Amino acid sequence: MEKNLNNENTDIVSKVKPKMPEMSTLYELSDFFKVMGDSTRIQLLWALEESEMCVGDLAQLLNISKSAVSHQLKILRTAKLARAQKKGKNVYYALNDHHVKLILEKALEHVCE
Amino acid sequence: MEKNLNNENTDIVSKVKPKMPEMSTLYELSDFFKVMGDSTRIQLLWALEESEMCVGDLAQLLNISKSAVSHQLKILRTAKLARAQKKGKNVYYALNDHHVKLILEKALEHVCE
DNA sequence: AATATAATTGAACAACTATTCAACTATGAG
DNA sequence: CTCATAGTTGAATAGTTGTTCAATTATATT
Repeated sequence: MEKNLNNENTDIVSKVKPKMPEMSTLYELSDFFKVMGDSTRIQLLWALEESEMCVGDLAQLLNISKSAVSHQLKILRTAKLARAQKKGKNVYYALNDHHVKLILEKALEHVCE
Repeated sequence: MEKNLNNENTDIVSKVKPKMPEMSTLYELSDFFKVMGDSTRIQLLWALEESEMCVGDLAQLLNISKSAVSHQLKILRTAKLARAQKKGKNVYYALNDHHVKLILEKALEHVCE
């Protein structure tokens, strides 16, 4: 990329550089936020915070197709934010992570300012 | 969408429905997480947590073009997560929100489990 | 005034993502 | 066994997003 000829600032850069986390950590972080960065998934997480529910319930609650719900739940499962449990003909989903609620609350504080 | 004929579950739905936040709130939340859901922007936020820096510094630190940095900083500014201050030829950026650090820490706890 | 540097901007492109649709699996009821 | 319901899956599509490139603005230096 471009060169930076300003000597003052390369000092700042070399001071901050060692304080940066591993790239792998940064990717994990941004991947986590990517999962949260969708209104359907936020709705699902919020709903599951209130109660375990099966796919049909969630579809009815959010007023979207069961297929769409199922696709998004798979993403939440993959991210380890939700877990599935089969009960007869239904599959019940529940939250799988206690951090989510805390992060949602903090983020809510932010957007409500 | 599809009908849900299971009477048990429509009860759950009608119980959870009033507890769901406004759609506008949910969109604000997911928009916030969308901004966090990019590794370049996470790097920028992390860097700015350590020190104010100008665009060239950030480009050097992250090893990407100044243009790419500028584009992403604009998104952070729009989201009110960063603010810009012109000093002579340079534009110095700083964090603009105290929630970000907290949320980053909580998210880090999550991904490090 | 002329030049070099810092930063921003918009267009273009490639990569990614969410929803829809249709097909499929599996379970429970009759 | 047969049928209806619940849920999953993969392909297709439309929309979004991040980076690059080139052009532009603005400031400092000589």
